[in-house]
Amino acid sequence: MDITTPAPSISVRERNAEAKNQAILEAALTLFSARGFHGVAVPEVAKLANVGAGTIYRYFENKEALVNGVYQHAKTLLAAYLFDDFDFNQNPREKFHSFWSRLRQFAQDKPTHFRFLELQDHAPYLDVVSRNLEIQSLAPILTFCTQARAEKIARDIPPEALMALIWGAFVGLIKAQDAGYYTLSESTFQAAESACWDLFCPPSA
Amino acid sequence: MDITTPAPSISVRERNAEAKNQAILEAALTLFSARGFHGVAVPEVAKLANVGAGTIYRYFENKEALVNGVYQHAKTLLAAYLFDDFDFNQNPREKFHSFWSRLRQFAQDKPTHFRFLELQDHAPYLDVVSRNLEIQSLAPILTFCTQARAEKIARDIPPEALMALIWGAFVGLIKAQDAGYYTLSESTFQAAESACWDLFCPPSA
Amino acid sequence: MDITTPAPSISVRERNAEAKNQAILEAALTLFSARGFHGVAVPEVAKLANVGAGTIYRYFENKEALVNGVYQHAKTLLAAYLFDDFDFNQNPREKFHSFWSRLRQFAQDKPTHFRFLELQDHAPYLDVVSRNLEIQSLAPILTFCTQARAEKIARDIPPEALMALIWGAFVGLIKAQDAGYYTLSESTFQAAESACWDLFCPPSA
Amino acid sequence: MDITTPAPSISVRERNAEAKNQAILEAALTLFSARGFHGVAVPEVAKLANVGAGTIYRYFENKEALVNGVYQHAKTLLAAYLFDDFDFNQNPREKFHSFWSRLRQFAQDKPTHFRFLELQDHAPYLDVVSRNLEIQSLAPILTFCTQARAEKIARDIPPEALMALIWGAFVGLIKAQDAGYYTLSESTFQAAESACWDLFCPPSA
DNA sequence: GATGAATGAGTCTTCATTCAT
DNA sequence: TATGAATGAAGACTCATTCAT
Repeated sequence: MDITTPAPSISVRERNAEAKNQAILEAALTLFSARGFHGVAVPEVAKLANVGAGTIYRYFENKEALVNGVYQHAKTLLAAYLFDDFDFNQNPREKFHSFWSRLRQFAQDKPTHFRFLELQDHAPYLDVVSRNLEIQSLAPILTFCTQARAEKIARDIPPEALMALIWGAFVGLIKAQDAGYYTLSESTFQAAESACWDLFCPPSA
Repeated sequence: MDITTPAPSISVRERNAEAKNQAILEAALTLFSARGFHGVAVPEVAKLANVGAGTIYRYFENKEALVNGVYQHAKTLLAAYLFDDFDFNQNPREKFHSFWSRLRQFAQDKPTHFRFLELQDHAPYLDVVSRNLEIQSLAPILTFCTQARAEKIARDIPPEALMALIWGAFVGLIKAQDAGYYTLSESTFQAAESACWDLFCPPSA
Repeated sequence: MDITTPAPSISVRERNAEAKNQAILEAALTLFSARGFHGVAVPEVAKLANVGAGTIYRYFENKEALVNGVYQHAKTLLAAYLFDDFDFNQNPREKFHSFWSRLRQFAQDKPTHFRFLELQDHAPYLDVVSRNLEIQSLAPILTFCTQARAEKIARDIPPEALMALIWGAFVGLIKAQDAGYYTLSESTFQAAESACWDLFCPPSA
Repeated sequence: MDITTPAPSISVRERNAEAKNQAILEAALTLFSARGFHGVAVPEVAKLANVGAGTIYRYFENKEALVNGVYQHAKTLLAAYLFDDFDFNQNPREKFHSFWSRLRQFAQDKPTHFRFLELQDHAPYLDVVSRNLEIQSLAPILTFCTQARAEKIARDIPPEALMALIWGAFVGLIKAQDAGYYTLSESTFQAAESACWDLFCPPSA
């Protein structure tokens, strides 16, 4: 007990707890993304997170709360990648480019998060918080589609459908790479962006 | 075993067996598509198929073999929808239309099959047969993309990526509808096809 | 497969199931009566009943349902001991003697049942069926007390209290023997009956 | 550890420790009496006692030691209620009245203690100290019964049985009230005492 | 061949106990 | 000395699979 060293402050404990919480979320994300909610046993998560099985239940009420924690964590990170410091003064094509680049950055930096968010059938266990997050995180994109359509830039398709097509195309691109069909090059990514832009707005425009 | 009753002929037995096999596959498809592989108990499948739990194991070695059976069944049906009597003498745009319409027909007629094929994270349990089937069933589309690119009709993107983008866009469209974001109208479907065609080939072409 | 032997009929299966049900109830009664509801693990019951742990859950929905099953079983048996072929035409003293003898017979024949019914604090897990059974099985005694009081034979105490005193005295007698303080002789039992009769009705009567 | 503050004197420390010990015993009593030994978690006791979970293990070696502590505490308090300043120069009927009144006072003042002592199935975890205490605390009553019998006042029944009957009758009275069958009035209590006295000694006496 | 009762390994979750702070 | 976070063994319960009928 060095007198000059202050007793372990609350914040140290909190930092420890936070680190453990992160480790658990990380481990859960890794396993859930690979095998789905029902395919993963809680003790497996504990082992990968280097904690005891019981410890998980100090941080999450049960397995469902854990998967919702992972979901919210991943979705929030995705939203940060997509929208932090987004310049809304760009023209539509520039905005589209920003969106595409940011989404790509997320898929590249955080492939596990991306896989988790896209691969699972979350519906049966998502709670209200998660569901609201899902809706909120799509709202800006939907707004963009709606505006672009009103301005006669985007195609005359319901904006939800337009968003679904582009989002789906991007997901298809990443999944096919994941499945090992090819490796995405920089130029392919750019060409894909261009192709999706043409999907977004009529070619004659 | 009443001696006066002639033993059922082999073909009758076989027909019975075939019917039971179908019932099991059907039930498994329904449940797996709704809750995923790990979310479904084998006895549940038996109950829905109106057979004993043990009976399933006369037709499938274990749960993994069952899900592979379902996968192969669904994938084969999809291939039939896509390629049976396909007229390869159409021009690219017509072929694209055929493909789009047939895929749509499948998603409409067999939503459960579609959902099963797209929704799950199959990788961890698919066997070699299933994986080969996956590749085979995509081959004609890949060929189409490759040819169209060689003919300078399609965009200059790796055909795998092109295919992935369009397939992904279609899946996105259907999933978003499933998720309740909107209901697809006939005109939206047509507009989506047109949009995806523009994704497929450069707008200036 | 002896042709003269009929195929195992449903009733054979049912008899098997019934035997297993009984074995489980018996084992559960033994363990619960010794260590209480929370002191017994379900697999322990299974082991003592010579069945697999999972089998218990084919017969009882969960541990609570099991303990309720045991309770209802024991309470029904007690009621049978007390009231089957009871001659309601006896005079009060004779009725009292019948009651005392029958209760004693039950405690002697089925010490585990008696111990289970008296030793536990059942309240937190008893279901409606069990609670109704409890009330029903006490009703005839309560009626007897009420009538005897109306006829000025019994003491002028609320019949519920009278019943509680006598039932409690009997339970005390048995418990003390269980605890090893002494061994009840025939004559002691008779003297105790006589003493409780004097508790029941005023000595001067 | 501020040097200017004098270290708490030993007696203060001891008083603190004693208070904590009491708080733990109190909390344990409350919870055990309500849900039984196996139905209570040690951290729950800690929470109710406003101490850390680990603290309990500084005062009691383990959960069994804790429940024995509670038992000894409750039993000692009961003995104090029954025998402190007891006037052994009263005649038997007066002694009986004293005993009955004191027991009632205990059940009324300390219903939780009473419930704990009577409700549980203690046998499996009580240690030697507890068991000896049980015997010791009953000794004076047993002596009283033995003497009264020798003096031909009490019934000619083994004193252990006599004691068991009366104790059991009292317990029955209290338990039935606890169970909600009725509310004990003052006059009922007196009548019950009178009835138990008649149980104790022959009516003709 | 078909059945479904039975099984026990494996799941989620709790809790008595420890130990770093 | 007191704490309460951490642990992992143990408990309630499920389910893939087997096997007697």
